[in-house]
This record gives sequence, C-alpha cells and structure tokens, in this order.
Amino acid sequence: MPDKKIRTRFAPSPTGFLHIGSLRTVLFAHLLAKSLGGKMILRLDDTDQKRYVEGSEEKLYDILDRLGFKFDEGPRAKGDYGPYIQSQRKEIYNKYIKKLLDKQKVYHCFCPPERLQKTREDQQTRKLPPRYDRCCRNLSKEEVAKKIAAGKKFVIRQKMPLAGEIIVNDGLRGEIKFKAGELEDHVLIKSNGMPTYQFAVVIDDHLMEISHVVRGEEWIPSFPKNILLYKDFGWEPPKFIHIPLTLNKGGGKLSKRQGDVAVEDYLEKGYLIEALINFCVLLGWRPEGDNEIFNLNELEKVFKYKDMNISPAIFDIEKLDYFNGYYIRKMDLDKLVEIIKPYLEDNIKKTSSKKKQTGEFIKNVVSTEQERLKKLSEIGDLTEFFFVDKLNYPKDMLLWKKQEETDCKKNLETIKNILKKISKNECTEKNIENIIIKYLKDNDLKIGDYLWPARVALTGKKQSPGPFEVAFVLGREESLVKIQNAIDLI
RNA sequence: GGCGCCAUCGUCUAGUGGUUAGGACACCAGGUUUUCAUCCUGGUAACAGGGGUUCAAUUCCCCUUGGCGUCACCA
Repeated sequence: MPDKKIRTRFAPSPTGFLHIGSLRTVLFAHLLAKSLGGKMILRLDDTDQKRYVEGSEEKLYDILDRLGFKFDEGPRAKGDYGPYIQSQRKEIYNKYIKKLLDKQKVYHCFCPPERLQKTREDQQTRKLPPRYDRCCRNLSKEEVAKKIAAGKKFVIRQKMPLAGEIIVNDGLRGEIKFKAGELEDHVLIKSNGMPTYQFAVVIDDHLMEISHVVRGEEWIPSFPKNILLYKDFGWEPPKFIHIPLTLNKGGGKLSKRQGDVAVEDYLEKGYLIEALINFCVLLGWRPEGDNEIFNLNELEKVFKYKDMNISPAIFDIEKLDYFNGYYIRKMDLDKLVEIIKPYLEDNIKKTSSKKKQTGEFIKNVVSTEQERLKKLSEIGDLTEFFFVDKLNYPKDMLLWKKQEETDCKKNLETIKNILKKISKNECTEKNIENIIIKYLKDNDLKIGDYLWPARVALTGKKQSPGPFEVAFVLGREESLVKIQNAIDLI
C-alpha cells in the first residue's frame, strides 16, 4: 500500500475548447492516479478574467465527461477541498499572501506597467535578459503605507534569492539546476487583487493535498519559482512530472493555424474517443509488450508513469487514422450506425424513397463501408451512390481493362438476366453471389469481365464495395434499373 | 540573446557496455478465386557530429550541432 495519499489534478483554463495537448495531460494525470489507486481532481484555473469565454466551463466539463474522465472531486463532483474554481478562492489567496507579507518573503511594487514595459525594452536592446529591476524591493514600511494610503495601485512580488542555486526535481528528468540570481521577482498578486497562476497553483495544490502534479514541459522554466514558494511557506512540495510537448508535423508548436488543436474538432470529424486516447497515450508512453491496442480501462491497469518518455513527440495524424479505422472496424455495427447517423443526414435528404430512410437500409449501407472507413465523416461521400436515383459516371468506367464495349454490354445483359431470375425472397447477398459465381464458373467465364462492369453499373465508382453486397442493399428492382441504365449508356 | 529541456528508421518508439539494433504507423512487393478496403506474408529504412572512459561504445561522460520551450499584472 502507498504510504501517502495519491492525488493528482487537472487544472485547465476555460478557453472554450480542450487542446489536444491538454488531452494528453489529463490522460497521464488520470492514468497516474488510477494506476496508483489515487484520486483525480478537476480544478478550474480562471484567474485571468480577460480570457473568460462565456459558457466555456460547462463545455469543458462536458467534453471531459464524454472522453471518459470521471473526476473524484471538482466543480461538478464536489469534494472536501473546494471550491474548485480559482476565481471563488480569492479570500484564501489573500489569507496566504498576508502570511508571506508577514514573513517578508514578498513586497509591494508600485511600478506602473509603462515603466516596466520601458525597462524591458531597454534591457532587450542592450541584449540583457528582460527582468524586473527590483525597484520597489527595498521600500520602507512607511513608504509603502504612504503609497497605499494615497491610493496607488500595486502588485505583490515574490523576493527571489539574489544568489545561490535552486535544484528542483522532476519525476522523469531528475534534478534540474537553476541559478537563483536569474529568477525574476515575479508577480503573485495582480493590481486587481487576483492571484497570478503561479501563486494560485501553489496554494491550491498544497491545500488540496495534491501529491503528483502532472503538467506540460512548458512549465519547467517557472518550476524553481514554484518550489521557492513552497519553501517560503515551509511546505513540502508535491512530486512534479513534466510531460513532453506535442509537436505538429513540422516539429513546431501545435497551433490553431496548422489545423485542429481542439479535441472537439477531432470528435466532430469523426474520430472516436477510443482512437484518440489510444493514439495519445502512445505519444510518450510505451507498454511492455508489442501490443499497442488499449482502452482507458486497460491502460489504468498497465500504466506505469516511470515508463514515460521525455522527448517531445510529433502528432502524426496518419497513425491516428490507423487507430480510428481499427476501432471503427472492431465496433459493433449497431453502435456504429448510431454514432454515424448524423454524417448520413445529407444523403438521406437526397432520396424520396421511404425504404431508404429506414433503419434497416441505413444499417446495411453502413455495413458495406465499415471496413473502409478511417473517419466517420467519410461515410457521406462513400455511400452517396446508394441514395441517388441516377448515377453519373463516364461510359469508359464500365469497361474492365481492355474490354470491348460490345462485350461489356453483353456481359451486363447476362448479369441482368441472372438477377431477374432470382426471386425476391432469395435475393440475399450470399445467394446473389453464389448464383452469379456458379454461372460464371460453369461457363468458364472471366470473373472480372462481368463483375467489374456490374459493380460500376451499381455504384458509378472505380472503388466501392463489391457488386453482390451493393445489389443486395439496393434490392433487386433498383439493381436491375441501374444495370439497364449502364446498358443504355454504352 | 539568457536560461532550460530534448536527440534510435519519415513518424511513434523498444533496447543493451559485445544484438542480424526489435515492434507499430506510413511506404513498396506478393498473396487472399472482380476494384478499393480488410486480412496474411515479405521488404526498404535509424543509433546527429566530434572528443574522451573502456578490451569493446548506439548505450557512460564532455563538447558541438540541431530542434523545441520560456523569459507578462496569460495560463
């Protein structure tokens, strides 16, 4: 049994969507907690009101829920460590900043933004690292009181050690060293009284008894500041695990411009949650055996965070497509029909046939493409031919290899006549296949000479499901019409 | 620019002080009694460079190079 309670958290900002990189962060935080028998906490980091997007919290909770992440505590799940929304914890932060004020670990800074901006620019032109010049660090108590009384705006900054080395410990990378003198006296409380992320995160993680912080690698530069805060309070910091970045194909940052970064977008395109999760977990983690197929449940059992990798990973959509196709193929047909229905709406609108609007027909249609699908959204184009009365294709497409038109026409007639003789009750896919194949074999005829034209006549496409299944789904009558259309075309 | 992180096939990665450097995706070829897809079989393809340490380095150390991150009263 673990001697300490395992608690991890996921602390997103309400930006209106879930970034694909964040998906990886929740995933690993979740797996870490579950694999160690711990709890997973959701906390909303909304200290920046400028960034607030209307209704985004609910959207965020919904998508996390849909993805299968059940939080033990959080804004919805509640818990004993609430509130779980930072903007509702202002008094808590105030209480703790007072402690630091008393300990003289922090100080009031009255420098106006314009001055900061200017010194930063100066430093940059002189090729110095842009950093606050600690102008207000040594203000006397009296001066501070006077300025506050005069109604001057201020922020509260943390006093960084002027010299020495800060050694922090990452769960994957080990020790990372920073020179204390290079750290900035960063802002803890903004002039509007709200805490900065850097302050709130430390207070909350401590108060919520987080044992493992799983976050992106982009936080490493502020890691020593966090640790210093824990020190100032005299608190034991949690274990930090910085997960590597997810890069785009060119090796750059995954951004909106390069395509989809929102998990919602992938879902909308018809990527399955199982595929997304399976793909993401392999970006930075390896199972022990050769098997790469895992669902969330299985992952919770086999995941070990020490098996995680520390080098950045490129988001390779081709492999995601592979997983997606794999999961679509494995999916129960009824379930697939249910989730793919929205993508079929446009096709259904194209037909006036009552039969083609039935669940049974739709199911048969989906069945013909299940093994070909990489994304749910492809179903529309792939199956349009099932829904239109008149197919549109060039005459030459009917010709198999170097087939003569007259032969093609003759062969289509043959297929038509065979199909005509099959009674309505016997018109199953297997029967159609057996009867036609038997005829061709008995008469020593080449399969391609007959099946290719028949298939094109039924689908109007170079690539499609086979003629037997299409004929079956379409039904005898419509199939005969379409073959006749092809004959007339030649 | 300062600081920091990272470095095995195109991509995700396994791996060890001595290996035919393994797997998956992608790609190519062949097969699975019509196309595509599926499925099966096979194939091409990698230890960034330079110094050490060592009998021996892809593996350990250092440097270089490259990639990325970060330098806000944003998270």
